[in-house]
Amino acid sequence: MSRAPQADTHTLGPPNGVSVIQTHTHPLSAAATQQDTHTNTGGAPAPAVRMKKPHQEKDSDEYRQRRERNNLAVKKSRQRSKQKAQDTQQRVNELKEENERLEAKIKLLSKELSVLKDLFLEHAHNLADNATQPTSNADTGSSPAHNNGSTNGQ
Amino acid sequence: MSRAPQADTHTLGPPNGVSVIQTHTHPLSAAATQQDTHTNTGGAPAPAVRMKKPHQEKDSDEYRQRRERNNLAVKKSRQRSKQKAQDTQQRVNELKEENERLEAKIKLLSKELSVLKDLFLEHAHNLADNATQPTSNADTGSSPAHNNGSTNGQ
DNA sequence: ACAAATTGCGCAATAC
DNA sequence: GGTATTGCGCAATTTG
Repeated sequence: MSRAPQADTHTLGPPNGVSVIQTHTHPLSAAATQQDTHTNTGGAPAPAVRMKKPHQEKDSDEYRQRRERNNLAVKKSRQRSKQKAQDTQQRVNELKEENERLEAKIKLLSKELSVLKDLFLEHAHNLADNATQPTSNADTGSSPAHNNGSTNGQ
Repeated sequence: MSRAPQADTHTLGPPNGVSVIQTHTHPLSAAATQQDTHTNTGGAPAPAVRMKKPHQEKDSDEYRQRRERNNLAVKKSRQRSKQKAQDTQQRVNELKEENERLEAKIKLLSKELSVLKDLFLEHAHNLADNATQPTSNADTGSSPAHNNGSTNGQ
């Protein structure tokens, strides 16, 4: 609950919103208030030194109005920003899931491929054997093992 | 940048920080700033309304010190938060890339698989033909077309 | 010139 | 009794 800093007024504050302006004086903090500095071009007599326009007095009615509007905008902006961050996080999760799915699929395909290749090789050997020994034993030879492992590269 | 951080500090004002309270009417619009209400424990007539201890006066030395520390913490926290958001975004990009890579790989494997399967089918047909007609023509038959299309499901 | 949007900052309440 | 987070308002900038 925002309260007026300074003198209390604590406890059930008046229904009115009170805004405080803080002003401090900050002796420390050597905040280098480095500012633009157009680097005045030499001794050019250019008087163009744009001053800040006070816009209006603090207690102006228009001022208050502007502030209010801005406060609203700020709130909106922040909310949106937060939302976006959340969405991004969500996106990460989704992508991660998708990734896993793809990875699984790859695994499956790889396996399938490997099996087929093995079959192929085996068959090729059989053919070769047959060619060498047209009249071999009785049964259709079954090679003990034809190990083929890896497949792809990258 | 950053000239007078806060309310005015009107030009070289008094080295003394002054807090101004805006006793304006401040219809903070419909800002729902509800809060508190400590849930009175039971129906005890206890007037015990714990007050927040003002901690210290605003111009206290300790106060100033606490503020400074907090400001620092705040800055740190925000910076970190921002960093995190950035990292998350980065992660999204990486995951997206990874995704594309995987997708490409899948495509490749699928194609490879399809080719092998075709070859297999073709061969099977040949075998079947041979079985039916052990004494076929001279050459090693080459079937015109054995179209096999799709491959996977899911 | 201008209004909305962003951004950095300090305060205070609160969570840890 | 400390830091860490969070909502909030101010003011300077940036954007459209």
